[in-house]
Amino acid sequence: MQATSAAEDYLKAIYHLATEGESVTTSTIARRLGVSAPSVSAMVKRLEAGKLVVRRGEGGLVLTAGGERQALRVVRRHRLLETFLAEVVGVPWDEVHDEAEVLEHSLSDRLEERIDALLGHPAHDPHGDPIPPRSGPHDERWADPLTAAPTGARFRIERVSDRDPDALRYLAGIGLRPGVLVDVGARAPFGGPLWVTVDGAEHALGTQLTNLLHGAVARAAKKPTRRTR
Amino acid sequence: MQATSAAEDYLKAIYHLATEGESVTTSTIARRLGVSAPSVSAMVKRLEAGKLVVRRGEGGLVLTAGGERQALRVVRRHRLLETFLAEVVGVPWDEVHDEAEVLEHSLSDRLEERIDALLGHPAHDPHGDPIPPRSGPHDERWADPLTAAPTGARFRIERVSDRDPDALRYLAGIGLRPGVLVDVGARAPFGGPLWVTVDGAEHALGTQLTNLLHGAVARAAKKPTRRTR
DNA sequence: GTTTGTTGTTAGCCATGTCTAACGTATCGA
DNA sequence: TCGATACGTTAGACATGGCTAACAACAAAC
Repeated sequence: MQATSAAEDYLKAIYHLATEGESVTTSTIARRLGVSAPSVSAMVKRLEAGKLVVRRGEGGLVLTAGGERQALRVVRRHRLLETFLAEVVGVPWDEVHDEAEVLEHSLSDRLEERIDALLGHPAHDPHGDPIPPRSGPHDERWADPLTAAPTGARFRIERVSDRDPDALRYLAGIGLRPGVLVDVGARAPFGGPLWVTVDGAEHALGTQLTNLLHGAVARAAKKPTRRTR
Repeated sequence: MQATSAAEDYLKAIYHLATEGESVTTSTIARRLGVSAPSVSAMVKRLEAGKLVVRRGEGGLVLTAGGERQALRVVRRHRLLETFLAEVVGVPWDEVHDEAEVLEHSLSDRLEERIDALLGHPAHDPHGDPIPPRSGPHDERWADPLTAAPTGARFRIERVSDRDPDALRYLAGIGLRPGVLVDVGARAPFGGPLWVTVDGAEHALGTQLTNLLHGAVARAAKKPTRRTR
């Protein structure tokens, strides 16, 4: 089954919900894509007919091998395009997602190949998301959320969710990008902000922002400064 | 009226037919786009409702000011993309048209601007076609066809029609690109080939090829410069 | 003058993808 | 136990954009 542009969007949404650990149901897909529940019902029926998804009792929908292959193809094109737009065209960090979102459906295999080669077969896009290979296994696992890091730890940002341009612009403004090390400070109680130190400056991040940041504890730092590689 | 992707294709086809001096009718559009006549009838009705085309007795269809504006936007994006793909991505001459054909419908204004600036606001695409400005007047006039050049003249190629990849590949192979000077030789009668000298080598071009080449006589050469035989 | 071909339109069908309205189930609180 | 809330589906509508079949009108050919 050759997926249409709309079907590709659904497959991608299902893939993302699954890898994020969310349940994959009519309503979660509808929320994610901003469409009505009956629209999802209809599309899921088409995807089932095309053997791209199946229903697993309880959990909801699961991609078949073919469905996952198609989803990964779209994800690959999306992330390659993001990388290309950022590195070659000079599109700012916070804009690449939206541009890639529309272009990903009209990128030919041939052009995808060329872009991939031009970029030197990158492994990650500008937000730190792994770029699936053209074929073969792919590991989409997310690193730990920043919120899981203990106070006093030094945390290395690995991925920054690319969905909210305004948030991305703000995070880039204070230097929070993949690869950056931050010191995790105090956490205000009852959903209050988390204090972090980036580049020597302290910032209070609300939950809306901390949820976007994933990475790993680099060292359970006790001492405040001293930069190591 | 915000044109859909399909409507953009029709507007572009109408624009091209008109500027090429062809009649703009249901059947010529259908032939150009490879769709059935009733499909054209239906789309023309929608375009008329959207005030993008009007019927002129006899000649057929004519773009309104708004229709031409939209057609030029698509043509601009197409030619900018061709230039971008060729110069920045390294896509071969004969492939850029097909790639641009699909991407042109999903290029945002913002990205179009960036690409235009990155390229230094080019005036022509790789085939020599003029890139319409974002707004303001645009001159699409085609130069004279090579077939109009007298025997013995030196002819400067300005535009090479980009529609046939195989022909383009062949022409590129023998050095026939925009900006190149050719010496027009003998013309075989009854639709026979036209002999031209490019880069010191003589080639016989069939009408299928000569129709793709447009330019201007650079000098009405009388003496067969040592290159010609 | 009749036939034949070109041209354009209608009529009718289909697939895709969206929507709202309405209707079942379940589940959870009060 | 009853009602509110969430979830999913069906029914029915609409826009878009394609198709074939059939027909009307006209011009050129015989």
